[in-house]
Amino acid sequence: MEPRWLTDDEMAAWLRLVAVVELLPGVLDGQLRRDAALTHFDYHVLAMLSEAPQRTLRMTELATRTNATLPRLSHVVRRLEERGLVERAPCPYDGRATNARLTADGWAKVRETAPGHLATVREHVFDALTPEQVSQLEAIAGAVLERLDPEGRVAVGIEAAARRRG
Amino acid sequence: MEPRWLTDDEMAAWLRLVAVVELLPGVLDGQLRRDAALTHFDYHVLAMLSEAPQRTLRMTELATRTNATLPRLSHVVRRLEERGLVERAPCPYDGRATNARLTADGWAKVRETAPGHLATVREHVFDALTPEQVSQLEAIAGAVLERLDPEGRVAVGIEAAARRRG
DNA sequence: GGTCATCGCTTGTAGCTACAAGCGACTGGG
DNA sequence: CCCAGTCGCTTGTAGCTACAAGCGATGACC
Repeated sequence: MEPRWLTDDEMAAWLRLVAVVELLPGVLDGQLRRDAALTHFDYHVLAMLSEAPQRTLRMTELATRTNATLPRLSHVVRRLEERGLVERAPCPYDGRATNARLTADGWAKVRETAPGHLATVREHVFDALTPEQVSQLEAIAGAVLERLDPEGRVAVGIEAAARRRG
Repeated sequence: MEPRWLTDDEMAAWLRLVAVVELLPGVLDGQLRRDAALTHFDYHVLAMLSEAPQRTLRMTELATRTNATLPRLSHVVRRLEERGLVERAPCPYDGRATNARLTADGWAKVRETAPGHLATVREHVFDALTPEQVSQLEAIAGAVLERLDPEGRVAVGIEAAARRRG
C-alpha cells in the first residue's frame, strides 16, 4: 500500500476536525450530566421518542435513529426505565418486538432539559459560525456522512425527522 | 431561560454533525483495532511521540497534544509500555516529571500502521470533499474549536505540530 | 532549614460501551 | 404439524474513560 500523504491544507483541517470530534461529546455530556443527570446519548434517546407519534418507538427503530447498536440501546433504555423516564411493553402485533414509550416524567424531563442543551449547542457551535458557514457545514457533514454510513441508516432517521417537522 | 430555537438550516447541519461525531470515532477505531490492535487514541499517542524530538515527550505535554486528561494518558501509556511500544523514565531535570519515549518496536508499529490509517481517513473524509470544502472545514472546525477549548490547549499542540513541519 | 502550597503523575473505583452468546417468537419448506 | 433458520432483544463479560484521592518532588516564603 502506497497512499499519498495529506497535503498541508488537509492536515490542518484534519487535526482540527479530530480535536472537535474528541472535545464536542465531552462538552455536551458535561452540561447534560450537570444539569439533568443525563448522558448526551440518553438525551438523544428521549428526544427521538418525544418526536415520535404516541411518543413510542420500537427498539430497532430507536436504535437506528440514535445511531446505536441494539445491545447498547437495551442497556440505556433499561436504566432510563429504572428512573421512570421510559417504559417498555411487548408489541401487540409481533411478540418479538418491544416498544419503548416516553412516560409523563420523561416528557417533562425533555422539556425542562432542552433549553439548556440548546444554549450549549448555540454557544459552542453556531454562535461561532456565519450563516454561510452553517450551510457549508451541512454540505460537508452530509458528504462525510455518506461515506461513514453507506447504507444511509442514520440519514433515514434525519430525513424522517425533517419530514415530521414539515 | 428562553433561547431561540434552531433554524431549519442549523438543525439540518446539527443533525449531520452529531451523526459524524458519533460515527467517525467508531470507524477510525475499528480499522486500527482490526489491523493493528490499537485504539485511535493509542495511535494518536504513538504518532505524537514519533514526531517529537528524540521521539520523547513529557507526560503533560503528551496529554496536551493528544487532548487527553492526565489520568487517561497514564493508563494508556502503561498499557502501551506493557506491550513494549513505549517506555517511561523519570526526567533527569525534574524528579516529578516522567518522559515517555517511543521504542524501536513502537516506531516500527507507527510506520506499518500509518498507511492503512491514512487510507481510512482519505476514504471516509477527504475523498468526499472538494478542495474548497477542505479549507471551509478548516475554518469551521477552527472556529468551533476556539469555543470548545477556550484556553487553546489543543490549539497549542496543533500549532506546535505545524511548526515542526516547517 | 522548616513549612506549606503546588506540581506531575499514578492508582482506585464507578460507570458506560462493545462484542458475543443466549433465549423466545416468528416464518417457510416438507 | 414439525423443524430449521432468522429475527428482535436481552444478558454477561471484558475493556476503556472519568473522577477523585493519594504520593513524592519542588519551590516560595519566612
